[in-house]
Amino acid sequence: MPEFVLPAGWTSRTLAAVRRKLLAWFDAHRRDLPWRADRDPYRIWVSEVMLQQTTVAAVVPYFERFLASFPTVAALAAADEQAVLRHWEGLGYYRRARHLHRAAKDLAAAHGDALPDDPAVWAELPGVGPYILGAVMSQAFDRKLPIVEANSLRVLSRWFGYRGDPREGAGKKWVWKAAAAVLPTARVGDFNQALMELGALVCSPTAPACGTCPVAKWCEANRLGLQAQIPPATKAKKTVEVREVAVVIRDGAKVLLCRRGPDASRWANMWEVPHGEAVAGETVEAAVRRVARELTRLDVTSGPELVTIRHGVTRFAITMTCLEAIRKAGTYHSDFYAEGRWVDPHDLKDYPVSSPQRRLADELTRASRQLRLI
DNA sequence: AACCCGGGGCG
DNA sequence: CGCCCAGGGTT
Repeated sequence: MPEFVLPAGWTSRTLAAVRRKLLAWFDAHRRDLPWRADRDPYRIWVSEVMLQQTTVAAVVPYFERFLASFPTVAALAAADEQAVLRHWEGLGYYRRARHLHRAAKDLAAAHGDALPDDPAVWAELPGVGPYILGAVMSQAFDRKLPIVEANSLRVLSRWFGYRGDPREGAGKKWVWKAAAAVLPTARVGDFNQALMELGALVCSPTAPACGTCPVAKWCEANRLGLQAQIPPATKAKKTVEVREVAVVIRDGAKVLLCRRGPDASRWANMWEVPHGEAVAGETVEAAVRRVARELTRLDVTSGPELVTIRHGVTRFAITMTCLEAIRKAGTYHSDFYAEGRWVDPHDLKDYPVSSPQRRLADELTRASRQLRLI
């Protein structure tokens, strides 16, 4: 695939005209979003992290709450990590929050509350890749750095009629070159946001509104009628089935949670096992029974809760047999492991989790109450 | 290059 | 139910 070159017939004046057109459209149609109120690099940074793989509508309330609790980078740096993670519950991709917190500590220690106008500093921060670097630098400091994300990728490849896959290999290079080539020398941040805003509001993945697009008359995909083919559809991801088991029997000690790989017969890993090392090759059921027996000194013969997880979608097939076994022991109760922490079933009622998890939580809570375990 | 991470919205 | 979303890190 060729490197980025302007289409035949384009001059620097054409490019300048298109830039003006897009910026004017942005001025008229930009959404009023909370992180667009000013050019505070901290607010912009937080918004960009939240917006990773997450829709604008989903982010807005989280952004408001987060900024109310952690209004400055110093406030975030001083916060407890569990407090930060609680503000993230329901957003997903929790590593983003940990990286953000860690990076805030680094920045606050080195620069206080005055975030540096220095790409080299930002590029070293955990969780800051090429996109967030360009986004923060251009929006907060008007530095001339490009951004490429799902929207601008679609806009640019349609605009210039790129026929390869701009997400991989040579296509990735091409789209970053294109994003850099179209940048104006002023209002860089606005221009980057205009590309994304156009992708979000007009140049949508399916059925783009080319009739109202401010740059349609310079768009190769529009001219050739190839909007549906550019960019090419993403390859379907293989569905991997994983079986997980979560059990804890608390008597001062916690036992837990292993995960089986696709072969569904062996332990893939153990996440936290203060008690109950799994023997290699031991089945889930056998190990949990053995550990439960050791802790309760009762003969626990029934199996554990089984949790089936498919890619991206979580489905549960639950048996409450282990809970019943615990009830027989009389003095124990169960906990549930969710989003990286141990959660008491009682607290799961208000825990922000997806609906399948919610059903599991409700079931556990109900069962626990009936069994007077709490 | 392939894979992992999460949850919601939408057709 | 399957695809998509203001990506980055790890292997």
